Amino acid sequence: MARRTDIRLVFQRRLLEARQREQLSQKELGIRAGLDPSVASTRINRYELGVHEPDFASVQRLAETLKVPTAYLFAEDDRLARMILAFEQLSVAEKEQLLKGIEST
Amino acid sequence: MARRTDIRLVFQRRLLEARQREQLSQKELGIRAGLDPSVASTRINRYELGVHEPDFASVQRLAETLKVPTAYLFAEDDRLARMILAFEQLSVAEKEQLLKGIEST
DNA sequence: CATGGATACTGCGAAACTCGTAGTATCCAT
DNA sequence: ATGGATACTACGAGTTTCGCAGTATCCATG
Repeated sequence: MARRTDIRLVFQRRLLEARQREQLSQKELGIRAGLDPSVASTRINRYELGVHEPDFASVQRLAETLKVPTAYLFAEDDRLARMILAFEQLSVAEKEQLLKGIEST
Repeated sequence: MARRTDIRLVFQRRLLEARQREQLSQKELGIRAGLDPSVASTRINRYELGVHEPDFASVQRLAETLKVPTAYLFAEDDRLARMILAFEQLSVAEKEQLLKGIEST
């Protein structure tokens, strides 16, 4: 079986990249995600460096704040990551049409 | 902002569905994912019912065992979930072609 | 180059969580 | 109605993340 990259490294990288895309500091990201300003910097820093793991609810709040689907933060493959971002931009009709196309194989 | 479904519920549902697709018991899934047989049933049960949350590494092992990308287990939208499964079946060339199409909008 | 403000990062004990153990409950084929 | 497989759970022990109180680094400006 093809070994996947350690999901912790994946998460760290996706989190960093998405935060930089939004041009937010670690502290600002944490605050916008609902953390108390006094702990925002600390916690985001530890998540990004892989010191600690956030619980699922925190992951979802981070994803929302960064305007990406939660699944994006766990996309091992870069192509899948790109697809997830592109897919969410489509209308429902476009999504269905696309699915119809590739699920039929 | 459009409120997303609680990611914990999403994870529980995806885990259950994927396990049933593979026709595995909770215990068997746990064992195949590398858990000691004496704790496999307990732990998978708790993850599936949302009593506890697995750490990221465990999530990845479960995804591998269930033959889905880790991202799949966190797909809030059913269409995105289907897309993730369909996408991984494609060849690299097909993935690139697809991305070229939907990223250009 | 020196200073200061913003940003990134870390050690520590307290608090919160998941863990394994040892079960019980439910389902269902015979 | 019984046994075996499957699903589920209470509880204390162990492990992890938490907030706090910092230090370190970057870099713009005098």
